[in-house]
Amino acid sequence: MRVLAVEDDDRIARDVVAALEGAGFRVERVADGETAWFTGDTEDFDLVVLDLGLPRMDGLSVLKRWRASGRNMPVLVLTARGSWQERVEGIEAGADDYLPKPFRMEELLARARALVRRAGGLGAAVQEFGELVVNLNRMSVTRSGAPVNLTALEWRALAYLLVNRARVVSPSELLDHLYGDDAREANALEAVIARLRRKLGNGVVGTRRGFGYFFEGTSG
Amino acid sequence: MRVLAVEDDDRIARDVVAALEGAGFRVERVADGETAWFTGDTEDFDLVVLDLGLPRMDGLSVLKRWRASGRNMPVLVLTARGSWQERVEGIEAGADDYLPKPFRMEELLARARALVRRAGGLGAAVQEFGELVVNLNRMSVTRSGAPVNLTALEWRALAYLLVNRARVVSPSELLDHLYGDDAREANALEAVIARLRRKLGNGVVGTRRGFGYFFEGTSG
DNA sequence: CCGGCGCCGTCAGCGTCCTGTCAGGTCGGC
DNA sequence: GCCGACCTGACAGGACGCTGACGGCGCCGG
Repeated sequence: MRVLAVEDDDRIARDVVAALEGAGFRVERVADGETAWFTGDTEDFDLVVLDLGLPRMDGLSVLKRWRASGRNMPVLVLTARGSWQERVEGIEAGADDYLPKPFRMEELLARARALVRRAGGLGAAVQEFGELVVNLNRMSVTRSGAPVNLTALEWRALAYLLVNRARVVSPSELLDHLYGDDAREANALEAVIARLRRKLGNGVVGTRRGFGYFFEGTSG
Repeated sequence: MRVLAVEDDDRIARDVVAALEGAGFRVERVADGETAWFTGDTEDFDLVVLDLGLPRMDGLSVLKRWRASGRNMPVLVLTARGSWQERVEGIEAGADDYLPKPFRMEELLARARALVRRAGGLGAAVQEFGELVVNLNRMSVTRSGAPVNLTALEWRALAYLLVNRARVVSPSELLDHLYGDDAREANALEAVIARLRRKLGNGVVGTRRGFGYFFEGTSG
């Protein structure tokens, strides 16, 4: 699940990116309208979080251009302007949802998940898989009722597999999600997976030899 | 559900009161800043609808005073359209939402309901967690019956974690909330948390290493 | 105007937990 | 049965977060 976060304020952007990544999304952040337009036009995203007040090109113009060229990914609009007219404009420009600042992070996450789910993805905040219960907001996991203590890295790996549970995730992709630019060897990932499996039991994280890892809902 | 409507223009006030009452709220209306401040400070409301241009005391000053003395009811600010600076000031002063004039009554009602739901969904003003009792209106905490003396900063941190107890709050988000634009180092926050914990005991403020802090209802 | 007090940010030190690496071991495919 | 892909237990360096001490600052009373 890839998200494009368009936000010029560094501080807000940092929090938004952290929240989305913590929820298992892969996040790309850009800070100005032109870059946003180009990035959204040339790459595929499952969701765009779009601020309206942007340098170099207004957010609404970016959105209109995307829609004009046929890009139809769900777009969640953030704006400092709360006026009724702005909202109508936003909706007419093709926004799927609208979140006035200031907002609570959990609200952003809830709406992001709702949009992605509506678009065919998956992801309520609390999900059950057999004896396993995963809470994406609290970043907590219980197994047969007992809390499972996951480290930050383990959690991010699990959440990523969970959000992308429809497919097999390659090791390089997971490495990229977990470590970003400063790379690690493949074995680092294997170690993380091993620790995850020990804590979660079998039947949760599967391996497709030669391809990567995947989340198996059918725990046993 | 009690609403305090602060508005000096009689015509607008009449419409606002009518709309809110029609929506099932019990409405108290005052027309000047001083009365507003006193009323909001001495009585409990589930929501305040606050106009900024007021006689006898400016709306922003009223809001700041309430927040300074720990009143945490949701406040919906009304103001003249397009005043960008006012908006920023309002948010910094502690407004929960913002509605520029002129507005539609439906818009006012929608936002009013959203604010009340957001605040009310999290429970009453007085909440118990084990031996801990937190009163959000009086901004007081007791532990096994004994009052706990929290400083303003400690209280704000606790209240924020409490209100957001459904999720893990990142340090940067908490820093933002506590200090706004004039930033502090991460350690400042750690110190606040440490002092909070010493006063509240264990099992109240939890840490999720690598992610942030959270409120644990399960005290022990 | 002065002294005391409470608040709180900073610093340095410390313990704990995390995690990448290594050295094997195991499994699966051919 | 061979080879490579993957798993795993142990370990050590280091990141992260906690804490006690200190001192500056503002507020208040005298």
